[in-house]
Amino acid sequence: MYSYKHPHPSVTTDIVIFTLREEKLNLLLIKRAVEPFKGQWALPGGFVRMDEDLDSGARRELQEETGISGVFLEQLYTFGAVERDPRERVITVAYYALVPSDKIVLKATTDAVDAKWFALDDLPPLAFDHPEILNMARQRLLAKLDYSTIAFQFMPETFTLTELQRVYESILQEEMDKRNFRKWALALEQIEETGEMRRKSASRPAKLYRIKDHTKVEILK
Amino acid sequence: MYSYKHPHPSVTTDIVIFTLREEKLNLLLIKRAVEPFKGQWALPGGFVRMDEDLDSGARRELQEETGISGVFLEQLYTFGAVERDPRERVITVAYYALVPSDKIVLKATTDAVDAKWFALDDLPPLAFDHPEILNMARQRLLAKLDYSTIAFQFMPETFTLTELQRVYESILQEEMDKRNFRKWALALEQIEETGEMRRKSASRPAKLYRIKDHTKVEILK
DNA sequence: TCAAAAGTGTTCTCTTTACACCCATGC
DNA sequence: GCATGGGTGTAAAGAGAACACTTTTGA
Repeated sequence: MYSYKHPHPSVTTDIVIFTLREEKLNLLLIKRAVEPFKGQWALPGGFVRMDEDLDSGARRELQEETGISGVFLEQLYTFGAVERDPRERVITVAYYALVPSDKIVLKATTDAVDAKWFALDDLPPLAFDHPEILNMARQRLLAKLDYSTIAFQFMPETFTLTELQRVYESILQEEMDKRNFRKWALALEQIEETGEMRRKSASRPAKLYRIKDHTKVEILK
Repeated sequence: MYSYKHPHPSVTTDIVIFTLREEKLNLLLIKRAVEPFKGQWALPGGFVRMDEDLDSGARRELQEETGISGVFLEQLYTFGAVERDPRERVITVAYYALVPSDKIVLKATTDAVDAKWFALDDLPPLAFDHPEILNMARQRLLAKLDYSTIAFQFMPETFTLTELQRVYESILQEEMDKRNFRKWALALEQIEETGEMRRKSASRPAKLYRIKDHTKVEILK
């Protein structure tokens, strides 16, 4: 038992994990095994341990519940409404993560948690205040598309310029001009040719590119 | 006594309070009365109560320690490094506030806390990881100047366009073109003439403006 | 030789920046 | 009447948007 003179809240991290599947934004959810909201879908997350930083806690939860590691992860916002958890006072530091399409296979974990990708336009009801958290994460992602290279975090090791364009188009839900897009993407100087080509079906092969520094999200202008 | 099966961290809010005094960005600091860092200056803040939201807690701290209320206050970031407080695990949800120049008089509080404004370029050493928190707050403020009307929060009830320009110039530390600035400020449609004039010294009187909706910080473009 | 996707520049429009003189007042 | 800060428009430059045809390959 741990005793304190004053009451303490619990602190958790919850993670909004985005990826792109079939040109649609997807979200990773976990089916809750216990009350409250038992059987409902929720954002992955868990308690922050006393010996780990917030970022480390979020990364650990991500790893434990999904097997995913080494991806873009950033603090989103901290949610602490008094009644957000019906059991006790729980303050959650929300994070969001972007998973490239070559890492989306979910490793079966020891916890045998039920984890699944959902298209954002076809979500089940979410537990707790998770709709609010998700909503803020979407806004953040949309905003960052405009002034950073965050979307590159969705790309696999190598990709073509058209594939990169499809990523932007599917997140923004609008078509973009091919020439302008390519001019813009190359001018960033964040990607480079691999020298390889992608041969697909009966058409002209496309140059493959890679991101120069996958860990860096550049802030533009 | 409050007992838990697992250890719980303490959760606090700390507030970076900015204002402008004599055309310089200022920061409100509190002299610590107890160990650790006794006698050193620190950001105002305190424990989150179990029956209040995070925002409410931050507002309450602001009110209690400085007498200031009704100002712009926004969550900044949550800091939770394991060793950030030498006593115990303390996770702090940092906020930042912007105080208009007609509200900067600090009310003597019952706590008789020692609170003082410091110019940002002449700060004393800060306790804990408060330099890091301050640094992030400065960056946020600078960034928001560019894409929002956040700087209007520094303005008193009524002000002239030149006064508004001086606010931008002193935060950005660069001179701006008078005609372009006025064109820009009026095009926002966030301010309106009061009909009054400011007569100051021996020169042409200036039109006074007020902010149409002081609670709203507009995101630009 | 046809279908399918890759690749490539120029013009126009709009936004942003640069710049200088007259006006109203108090002393 | 002069010193002080208030007030105003236009032109040039730069950034962003619109737009169509040729190339390479597999079948």
